[in-house]
Amino acid sequence: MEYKFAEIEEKWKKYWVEKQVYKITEDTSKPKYYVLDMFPYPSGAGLHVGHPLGYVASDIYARYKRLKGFNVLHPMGFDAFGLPAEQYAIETGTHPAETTAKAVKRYREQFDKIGFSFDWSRSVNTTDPGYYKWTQWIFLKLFNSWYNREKNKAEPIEALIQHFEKNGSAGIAPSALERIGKEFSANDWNVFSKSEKQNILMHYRLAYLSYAEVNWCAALGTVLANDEVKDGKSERGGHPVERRKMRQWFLRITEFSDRLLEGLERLDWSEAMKDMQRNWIGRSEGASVKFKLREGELEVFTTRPDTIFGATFMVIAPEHELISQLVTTEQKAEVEKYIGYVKSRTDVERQQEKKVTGVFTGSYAVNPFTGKDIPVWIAEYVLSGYGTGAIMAVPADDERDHKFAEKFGLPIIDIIDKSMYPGATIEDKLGKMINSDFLNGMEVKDAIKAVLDEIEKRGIGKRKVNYKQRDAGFSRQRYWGEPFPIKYEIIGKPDAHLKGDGESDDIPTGLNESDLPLILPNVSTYKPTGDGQSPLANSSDWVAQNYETDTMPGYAGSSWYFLRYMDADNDKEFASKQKMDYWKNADIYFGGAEHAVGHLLYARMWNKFLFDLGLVPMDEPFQKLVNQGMIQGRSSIIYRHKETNEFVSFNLVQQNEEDKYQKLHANIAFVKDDILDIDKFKEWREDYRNAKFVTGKDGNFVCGHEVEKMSKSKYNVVTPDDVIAKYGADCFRMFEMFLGPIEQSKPWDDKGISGVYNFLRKFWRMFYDDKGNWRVTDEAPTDAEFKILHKTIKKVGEDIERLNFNTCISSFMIATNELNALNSNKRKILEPLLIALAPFAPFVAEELWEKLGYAGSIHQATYPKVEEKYLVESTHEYPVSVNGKLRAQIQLPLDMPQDEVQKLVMELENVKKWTNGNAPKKFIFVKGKIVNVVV
RNA sequence: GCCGUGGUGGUGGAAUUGGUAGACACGCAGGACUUAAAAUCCUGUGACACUUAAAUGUCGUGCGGGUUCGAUUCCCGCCCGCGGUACCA
Repeated sequence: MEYKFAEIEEKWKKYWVEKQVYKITEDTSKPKYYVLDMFPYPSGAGLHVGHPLGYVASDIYARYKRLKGFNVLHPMGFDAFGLPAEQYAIETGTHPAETTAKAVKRYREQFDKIGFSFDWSRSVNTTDPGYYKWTQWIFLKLFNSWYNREKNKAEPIEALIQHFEKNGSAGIAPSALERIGKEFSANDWNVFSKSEKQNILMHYRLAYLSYAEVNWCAALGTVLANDEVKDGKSERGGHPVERRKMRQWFLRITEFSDRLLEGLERLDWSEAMKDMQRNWIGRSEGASVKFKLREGELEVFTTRPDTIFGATFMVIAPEHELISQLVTTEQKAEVEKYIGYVKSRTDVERQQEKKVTGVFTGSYAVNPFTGKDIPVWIAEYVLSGYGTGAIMAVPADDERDHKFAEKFGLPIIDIIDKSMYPGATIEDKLGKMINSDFLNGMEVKDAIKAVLDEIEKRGIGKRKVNYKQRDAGFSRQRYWGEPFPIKYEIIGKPDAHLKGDGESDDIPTGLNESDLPLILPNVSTYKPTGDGQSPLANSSDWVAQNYETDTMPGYAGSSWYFLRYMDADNDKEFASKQKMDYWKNADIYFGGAEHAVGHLLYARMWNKFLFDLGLVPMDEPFQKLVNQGMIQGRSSIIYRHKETNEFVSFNLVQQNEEDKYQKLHANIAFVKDDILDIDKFKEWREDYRNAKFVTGKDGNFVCGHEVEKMSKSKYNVVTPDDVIAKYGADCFRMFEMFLGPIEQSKPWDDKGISGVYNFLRKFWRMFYDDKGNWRVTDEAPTDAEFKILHKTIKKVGEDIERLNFNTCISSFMIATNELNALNSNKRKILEPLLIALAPFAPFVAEELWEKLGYAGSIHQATYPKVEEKYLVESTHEYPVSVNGKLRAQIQLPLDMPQDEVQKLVMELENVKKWTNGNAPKKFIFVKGKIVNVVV
C-alpha cells in the first residue's frame, strides 16, 4: 500500500470534526495548559506559507502537551477590523463585513487543511457585535475609572468624585495643579458646573479625550498612518501631508508604566523582548527645573541636573505652546518658515536624519545657577511628546546639543573632567565636576544628588521620574472599527465636538451597559468626510443622536481576546469568573516580535486594569512568550534594459551595469530554479506579448532574486494550499519546522521539501512494504532497537520543551534511517515512535494508528516514557588534542580515572609524534568529553 | 538615528553549560536495479596543498583584535541583512 496523503488527510479531517476530537471543557481532573496563538487579521489574499509557521509550532506544542496528560486550551479567532477591508470598501462599495466574512471562511478552510487542533467552538471574531459589545463594555470601564496612585491600582471614578466632594483636590496624585492648573476645595467642587466637573474628571479618567497631532492629508481628506507617509507626502498620490492637532481619545497607559516594568521581572520572556518593552516605557529619573523668562518661566526635564552650569542655551520643540510668546518680531518670519518645514516631517524622520536644523526665537531665559541670559532656540530634535517639550542644552556633555552649538556658534562650557576615565563616552555618568561653582570637584554621581537637593531647596524645581512612553492614542477616523459607546451632551454650539480641531465643551457620556452593543451603522459611503471626521459622520442618524463618530483602533479588540476564548459564547459577562479561574492565563504565547511594543503592552495594560477591578484572576496575561520569525518571499526579478527595452537574462547583466536596467517582478509561478518560462510570461500580461528576450548561450532566461515581504504586488506569494496539494499537510507542517529555528526569519524556498517527503514515505514503509504487505511484527525488540527508540523520544521530548522543532525532525529521520538499517519492524518500537510523531504529522499518525488496530484517536493516547536503562553508556570515544589540535581518538571506559587515561593517551602513536615524546606541561581531561595534551 | 535580532559548506541548517565545527536534509557526482525512465537503494561531497593509493598537513563559523589548554560559543571595535520606532495588523 502506498502512502496516499490526499485520501488520508481528507478522511481524518472529517473524523476529527465528527468526533469533536479537539473540543475541550473545563475538566478539573487534569492540569490545565493554555497555548495561545497570535490573533490573525484575515486578509483577502488568504494565508501564505509564512503565516502558519507559528501556528504549526504551537499546534505541535499543544498536541504534545495533550499527549502528556494536560487539558489544553488551544483556540483560534479573527482580529477582523482593519484598513484593508475598508480600503476595498472605498474602492468597490462592498461592505467590509462581507469582505471580512469571505476572508474568514477562506482562512478557516486553510487552517483545517493544515490539520490544526483548534477548538473551533471557542472561536471569536472582533467584528461580531457579540464580541465588540464587551470591547465597548471594557472601554466604558476604562472611561469610568481613574488610577489611584496611593493604592497603586485602578478604581471606579466614583471614588475620586467622593474624594472631591469631601476634600476637594487636596491629597490627590497627580495633583490638580499639575493636571488642570489649579487646586480646588470641596466647596469649589460642589458649586462647579456640570461641564466644569466633567472637564476635571477627564484629566483623571483612564480613557479620556485630549488633543494630539496626526498626519493630515488635505487632498485625500483623511488622516494617515506614519507608514502611509513617505518624505512628507502621502504614499498614495504623493499629496502634501501636515501635522494637525485633533481632539481624540487616549488610554492613560502611562499610569501603568511602573507596573508594566515590574511585571516583566516575573515573566518567562526573552531578555530581548523585555528590553524592548523597558526601552519603550523609557523610565528615567531626573528633575524638572524652571528657567525664568522675561515673562513667566520655561520648564524642562533633565536626567543630568549636574550639568546645569554648562547649560548655555535652551531648545524647545516646534510645537511648544510658548512659541508665540517667545518669538520676537524680528524673528517671526524665520520661525514661521521653519515651523512650516517641520510640519512636513514625521516624528521618525525628525529623529532619524542627522541634519541639524533650528531657529532662534529672539528671546532669552535665565540659567538659575549661573544667572546668565541664555538664548531660547526652536529645533526639531526636541520632541513635544517627551518630557516638557523643552530642554536645557548642555553642549559639553550631550552629543546632539554639541552639534547644534557648533552649527549655530553657541558657547560651550566644559563642566566635567573625564581625564581619569580614559575610554568613557560622553553619555557615561563619570568624571569630576569643573566650572560648576559649589559642585566643583565632586564625582558626577554625588553632584547629581547635591544639585537636586539645591534645586528643591531653592524651589526652582523638583525630582521627577519621566517616561518616554506616551498615552496611547485610541481614536481612528475610520469606519471599520468598534464604535465608541459614547454620546455627547451638547453644550454651546451644536456639533462642536464633531469639528476635530475645534474647542468644545460638549460632555461625553458613557452609554448604559444595557444599551450595548452599540452597533456599527451602515453608511452610504466609506470615504472620509474630507474635513477630518470618520465616515460615521456621513450617517445623519448617527450624528443626530450625538454619538462619537471616531472608531476604536485595531488593538482594541486584540487587547483582551485571550480572555474571551475561555468563555466565547457568554452573553452575560465577557467571560465567567469560574472559567477564568480555571484557565487563568496563557501559559505560552506564540507571537511575532513585531508586537513587542504595541499589542503586547496594550494587552498587558488591559489585563492589569481588569485585574485591578477584580474582573480577572491574573495580573499578567502571557506567562511565556515565543517569538516566531517571519517567512519572507523570494521574488523573481527580471531585468529590462532602459534603452533597448529588451529583457536580458540575469547572467548576462554585468554587475556594475545594474543601474542601466529596470527591475521588474516576474510571477514566481513562471519561474523554476531561477529560469523563466518565457511563453507563460508573455501570456501573463498584454503589454509583454511582443517583448524581446535576450537569453544565455544555453537558451535559458535567468532571473535574479530578492528577499522581501511576501505580497501579492511582488508576485512572490506561495500558498499552503499549493504545497499541500503536492506533498500533503503532514509534509508541509514538518517542512515548515525543518526550515530552521522558529524564532528566525528566512525566505521561503521549497528546495529541500523532498527530503521531508522522502522521510514520510520511508516512515510509512516501515509499516507497509512496496507491495502493500503489512510489515509490523510482534517480535520482541533487541536492546539496540530499544536504544534507538528511547534516544529518539528523549531527544524529541526535550527539543519540544525547548521549542527546537527543527531538530526534532532530524531526530525522526535519524531514527528511521537507523531502524531501516536494522530491518526493524516491531510493534513495540513503532507504536511509541508513532505517538511521538503524532504532534508533527497528525494525519499519517492517525491512519497508521488505526492500522495498528486502535479504535480511538492517536491524539488522545499517552506519550511514551523514556527508559533510561537503554541509554546508559559505559565507554566514550575521546578526541585527543595536542595543543588544542585534534590528533587522535581513543575509546575508553567512562569510569577510568585520570592518571590511567593519561598513561594510555601518552602512549598513542600520534600523541608521541606531536609531543616529540616530551612530558606534557599540562594534561587536561574532561570526563566524557575530551583530552587535551599541552606541551 | 535609537531599540532589538541575525551572519557557519553550492543551499536550509546542527553543535543544549567554553570541549571532535558542518548532525539531518537539499543539491551535485559516481554506482546498483531497469529495454529505458520514474521510484528505490548504495558510495562520495567545506576549501586548499601533497599523493598511484592509504594517509597526512594547512586554512576555515561576516571583518579586525583580545581572554583561554581549548572560542561558532565569552569580551572590545567595525561591516552587512532583518524587525520595531507610537494611525499597517
